[in-house]
Amino acid sequence: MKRKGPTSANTISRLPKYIRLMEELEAQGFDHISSGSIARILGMTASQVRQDLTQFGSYGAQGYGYNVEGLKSNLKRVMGLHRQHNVAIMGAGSIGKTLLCHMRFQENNYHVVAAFDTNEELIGKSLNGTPVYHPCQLDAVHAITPIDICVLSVSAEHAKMCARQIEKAEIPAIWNLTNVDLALKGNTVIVENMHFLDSLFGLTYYLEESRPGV
Amino acid sequence: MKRKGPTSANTISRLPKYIRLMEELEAQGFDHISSGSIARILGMTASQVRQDLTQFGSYGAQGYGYNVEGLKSNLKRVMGLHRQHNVAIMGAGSIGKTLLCHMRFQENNYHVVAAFDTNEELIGKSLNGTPVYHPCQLDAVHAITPIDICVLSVSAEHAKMCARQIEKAEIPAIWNLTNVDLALKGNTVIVENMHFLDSLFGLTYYLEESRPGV
DNA sequence: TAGATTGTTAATCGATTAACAATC
DNA sequence: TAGATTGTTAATCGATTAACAATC
Repeated sequence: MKRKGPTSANTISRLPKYIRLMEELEAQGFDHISSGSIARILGMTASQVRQDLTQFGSYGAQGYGYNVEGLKSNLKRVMGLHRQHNVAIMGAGSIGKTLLCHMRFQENNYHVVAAFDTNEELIGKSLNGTPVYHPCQLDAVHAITPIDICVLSVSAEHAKMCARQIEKAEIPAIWNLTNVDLALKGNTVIVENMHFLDSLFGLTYYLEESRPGV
Repeated sequence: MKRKGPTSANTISRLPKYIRLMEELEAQGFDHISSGSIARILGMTASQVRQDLTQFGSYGAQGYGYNVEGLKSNLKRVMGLHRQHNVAIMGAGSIGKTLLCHMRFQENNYHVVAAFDTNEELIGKSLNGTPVYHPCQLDAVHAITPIDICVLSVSAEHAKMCARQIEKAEIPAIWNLTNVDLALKGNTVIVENMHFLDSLFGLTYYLEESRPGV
């Protein structure tokens, strides 16, 4: 898995789409596919597909294309998905609970080790098999079962405070589902934002742009 | 609101961040801010901020900066957020219900006019004030209250089928929350994807990349 | 006025696309 | 072998950054 210098964020953001396509093709019984076909299905150019894939080594064969199963597992390895990651959910309200029950963490190789919430009715119980603790137990839980990724699904008003707490606990990564820019000072913790409103606003922009009158 | 040619997708994707910052600054009582300060807070360059903002006209004043309230409302207008949009939710399961109850559509100028689900127990009732219909009522509802955006929050297996139905009903935009690439043939409908797994995979990549041993 | 900061033009940087020899 | 398709280099395109005159 030789790398050719740092890989651009654009390329990284496309890897999940390749992986998803390979899984679909695999389910449909295909065993190989060309860069041209990948490009056509995903709406990109064959050049771009090959440029992306060769960042991590040579996965294809001239005259044949890419092995579907091989490409899938190679890309999963590149993204670190072959390794199981421990996940904790900070905020077991509506969004947190929904994720916990429906995101199929387990089958994607994530292990949900704990949820944290201030709701007294939840603490000490278990949600979908995951124990719920008070946030003050974060360090204690992390000491026993190291948390790799903390899902931040608390209300907007608590987001920054909780993020600081996660940073202080030295949990390495935050998956931020609140509509808040966390702006953490130290760049020790890796943050990925899923801003629902940003996405909806983007859609609204393109919708308005397409209006005949405007 | 003179435009200078087509605006890049990169610029568009940054507009919600400017809007959010302006709302925060407004709440904190600031009435103006320079491109340099915006850049520092959002982690970009002053040049980029000015390049982005001048795409839509001149919102700033030399020696002073940008008026917080003015910039916010101008950018909202650019994104079409000054206009109310009718939203329907396709799939009132866990994710759909959570969105319906917690996304604060109303205060962001979206009006949720209907939800659709095949669950007999929900049909005919109302969820958080929104009536629930069977999906076969989509055309009928759309005929009476034109739907601008359909939120797709059904299970992965039903995603493509529902998307086709939405397209057939001539609803102009789909906000796709399923982990499925819809790949609609006709490019009449505008699709914005919110792929939870893509985002989580991206985070996992950067987490793995940061591991000392790798 | 002097200092600050914009809007804009030019320079740089990076990402995408095109082309093609290598080769399965 | 002939056809197909990769990996890679070069060309193009677009986005970001730098610089600075205009001006509040």
